[in-house]
Amino acid sequence: MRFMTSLRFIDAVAREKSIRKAAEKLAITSTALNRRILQIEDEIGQPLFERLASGVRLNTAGELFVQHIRTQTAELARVQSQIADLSGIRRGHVRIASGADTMRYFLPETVARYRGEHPAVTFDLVRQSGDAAEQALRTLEADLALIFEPIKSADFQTMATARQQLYCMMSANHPLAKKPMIRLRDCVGQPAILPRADAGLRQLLNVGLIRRSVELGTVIESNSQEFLQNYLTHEMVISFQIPIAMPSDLITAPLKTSAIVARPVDLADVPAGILHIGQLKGRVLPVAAAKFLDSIITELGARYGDDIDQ
Amino acid sequence: MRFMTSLRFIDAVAREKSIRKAAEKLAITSTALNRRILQIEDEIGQPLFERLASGVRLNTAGELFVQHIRTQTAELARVQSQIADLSGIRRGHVRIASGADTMRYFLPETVARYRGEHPAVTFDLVRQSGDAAEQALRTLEADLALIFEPIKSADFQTMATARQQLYCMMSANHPLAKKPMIRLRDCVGQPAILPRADAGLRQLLNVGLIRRSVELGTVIESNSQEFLQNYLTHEMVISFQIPIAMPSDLITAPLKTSAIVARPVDLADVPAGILHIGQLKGRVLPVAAAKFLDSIITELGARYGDDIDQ
DNA sequence: CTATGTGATGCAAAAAACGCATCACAATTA
DNA sequence: TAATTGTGATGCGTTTTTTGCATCACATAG
Repeated sequence: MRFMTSLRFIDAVAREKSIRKAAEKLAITSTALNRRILQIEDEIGQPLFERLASGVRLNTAGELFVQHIRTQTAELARVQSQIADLSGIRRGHVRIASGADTMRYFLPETVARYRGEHPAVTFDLVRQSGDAAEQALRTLEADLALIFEPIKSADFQTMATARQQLYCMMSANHPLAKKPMIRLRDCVGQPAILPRADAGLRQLLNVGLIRRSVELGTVIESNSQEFLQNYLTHEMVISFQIPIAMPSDLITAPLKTSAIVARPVDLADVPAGILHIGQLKGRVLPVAAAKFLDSIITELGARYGDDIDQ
Repeated sequence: MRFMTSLRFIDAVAREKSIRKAAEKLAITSTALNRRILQIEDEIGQPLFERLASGVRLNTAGELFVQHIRTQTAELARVQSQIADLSGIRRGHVRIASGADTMRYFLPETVARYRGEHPAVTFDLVRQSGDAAEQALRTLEADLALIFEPIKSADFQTMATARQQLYCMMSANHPLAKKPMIRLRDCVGQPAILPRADAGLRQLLNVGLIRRSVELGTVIESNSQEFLQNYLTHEMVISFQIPIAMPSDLITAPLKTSAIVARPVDLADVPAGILHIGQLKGRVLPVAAAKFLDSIITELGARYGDDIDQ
């Protein structure tokens, strides 16, 4: 969209906090970019940026204006999506910010099914922390966010939630694997590999451990779920996971021969965590994003039934 | 705002339903305008206008896009107003659509007081029918509307109302002028000059007349309030008016020597009409407009006290 | 059929945007 | 303290975009 160029440029400068850096990203010279900004400031009647030795920074007027730019950009995308929908085939671009939990199996499967029906819809899937995901909604860099505990921003509008019981994971020949249900006291002193402290799952688990005065033998911490899961086959340790981050058949078909098993942790020890699916409060989503949100909710309903709230 | 040019042009073409006519209004050639439209349509990926022999007409996509343009334009005005407010002096432009009732005394006085405090705020005051005023809100050509009965659109958000009792107006030496309160039966057969049927006041009066089976001797109909009022000094006739359309002192100081007197019509015969002050539902007004709305409500409160609802 | 209106298009002129080289200033580094 | 590095601003020639004129193709009304 040609007429958005100047606005896009200003947004880029605001994000980079530097005209030259933004110019590089935008593949133009800094002079051209500088002049566009000066021109807009001239039209507005007052500067939008403070000039510092280290670059630029938005002033109050700039904050207001950039906010306007971002909402208008999102609005334009929504209208374009709506217009494209008129021609029968759905087009558009859906940007999702989410933690790692859903990136493993849930989102690949759900996105694939949706794209099977609407091949003209494209996706951005950004794995990031819950805080960063909320921030992405605010700056309109993302349309939807899937966040597993906790929600901090008042701007987050929860559209659906899924209760996720904690599961203990281990090698199939681990002693605990014989139990159908795990109590925390069973785990006392067990060597464990856990996600790092910023993960919602870790926080949920910690509360239970403190309450029951249980200490694990935490041998490894990692923010890579890939590592956590694959390590289970190499050493006799336990780990924890929520259903949405596990292969679909690990729980539904637990008898199947598999090197790794998942056993639910008693809800009396660790309450179910909540996965929040939501958007920026008050925003009207583009058609493609709104329909994909429906898709997510449908899929969650099919998987977890009564544990879903809307 | 340079970056709005193409959008402004499209809006103009949509309103004029003709590229050449719009080009004339915009003071450019039709070829330049035509090219801008083709370019935007190309960027959108599909046409926004149907080409007819008599001009152009928006198609469905165009309707969506033009709606977007109008809200974006209004939003930009709001942000600009907000930015200007940062510098201390309030700037901005307030566009008001209203019936003739308030254009006579109420709005001149209220606008003058507001401009006394904020000289940098400019105004557009468009006198039009209630329907047209509601339409002006919808197309975002107006920020505020003052409409005296009835409200038809669901998009109209009433921000305040003022109950307005009907008054009978006549020359000071008219026989009815001796009564402090007028009953409709007093008016049977009286020669009367009335506003035309599309005025809210006329509709209100008609309901009362039918209910009481009273017929007036309607000798003149006019949509000019100026005419209606000034004619009273030339012929022994009665007319009707609501307080807001009368000079402030006509009711508050009725003993003052004046060629024309106003006497209230019994509420049992004709219920008070409602003056609605409102905006487009869901819209966030520019600072200047929002504050002027406060001004209106304050002024109504000072004049009519308990007859005001917010 | 003619006359008048419409939007579309080729081409040259005008206007705007761009990129290079450079300046002025501030912060950091040697 | 002096040199270096990084920042945004600006003059000037070049390139790209936009504009206006003339004209076409088409539809409608007289």
